[in-house]
Amino acid sequence: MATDKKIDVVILGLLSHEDLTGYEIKKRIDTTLKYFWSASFGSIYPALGNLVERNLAVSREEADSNRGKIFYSITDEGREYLKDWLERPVVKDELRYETLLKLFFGHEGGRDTALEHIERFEEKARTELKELKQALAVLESVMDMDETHKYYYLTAKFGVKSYETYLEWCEEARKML
Amino acid sequence: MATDKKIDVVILGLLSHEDLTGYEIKKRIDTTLKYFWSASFGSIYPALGNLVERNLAVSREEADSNRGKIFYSITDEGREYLKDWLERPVVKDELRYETLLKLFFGHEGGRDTALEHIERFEEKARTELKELKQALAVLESVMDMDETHKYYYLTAKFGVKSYETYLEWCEEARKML
DNA sequence: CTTACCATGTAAGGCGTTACATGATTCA
DNA sequence: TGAATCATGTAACGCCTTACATGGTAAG
Repeated sequence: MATDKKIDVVILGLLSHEDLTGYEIKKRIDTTLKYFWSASFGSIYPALGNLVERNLAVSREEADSNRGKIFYSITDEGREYLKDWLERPVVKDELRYETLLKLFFGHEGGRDTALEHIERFEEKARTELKELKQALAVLESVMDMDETHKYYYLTAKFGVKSYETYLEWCEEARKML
Repeated sequence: MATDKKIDVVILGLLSHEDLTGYEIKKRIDTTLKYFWSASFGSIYPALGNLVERNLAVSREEADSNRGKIFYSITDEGREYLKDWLERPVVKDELRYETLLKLFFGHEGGRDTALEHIERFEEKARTELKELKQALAVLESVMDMDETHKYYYLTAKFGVKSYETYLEWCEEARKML
């Protein structure tokens, strides 16, 4: 079954609808996927080499540029591999919020400290909510152009609703302390 | 300053209001903290030894039991270390949902697959919501007994609100597909 | 002309899980 | 008496991040 490394399917997923360089893949992850996934160059580049070795992707150096840009494309085999993974049940959904940890033990830290954490959390939620709402608006306008947009919309919507709830909770929490 | 390993402060946080064995710590994490944190025996036991070495905790073998039970208590130094960490700003709040990844690339997997993932996610959310609501009810009833309960309540409330939002989203998502 | 960004890659090291190893106790 | 749970611990291994190393290009 192979190692089922998440980084592989993340890359294949991105490559499934456009050719990309490692650098661009990193950017996509940092902008679009960042709300529910992350990856560093140190994992992306080795993974790309690996994907090529396994015939799940092919690489090609950009012809017209003397800049050492390497584009990757997904192969049929890669597409199949991705589809197989997509069909397999989810193994793990993980939420790891340091903020909640600090709040859970908040009594030891004191009220003011807890309030500060909540305010920082609130601020971040506000920022990311704004970003996601913009993305959502764009997606809404191009929805019928491409089936894939529907799926992007769904995940963006998840983020919007979550962050809105976070903000509600922040207010309640502030009041309670 | 030390290494700021999360496992250390999780353990110290739990020890901050009662003495526990490694096994009990694991149970606390798996029941109470599981909504926003996790840890395995393979990280807990070595961490406990380490905490004792650094004088942040002390161990004592239970006297009246021939069962090899080892209880750990937090020291004043440990309490200070915990407080220091609690006061430092949050470094990372991370959400890593495979479900969202599978949904984001959902077009490649197909509508039925996506729906299945949503249904499984929904089912899990329903279960955990039920658990958290029970915990919340208990906490509400003992709220004024102990200041710490207020903080537990806050984190539980976060979970309840989040899961409720997840369920709402699931319904919308199902309808959209 | 220098700062920021584009672009690729490697090496070291950390952190933590899984699996293994061992044994006591409780309950049906 | 056998299964489930209590209880502690180690070893191997995997995965990923951080930091390092290198250089091109665009814009002010």
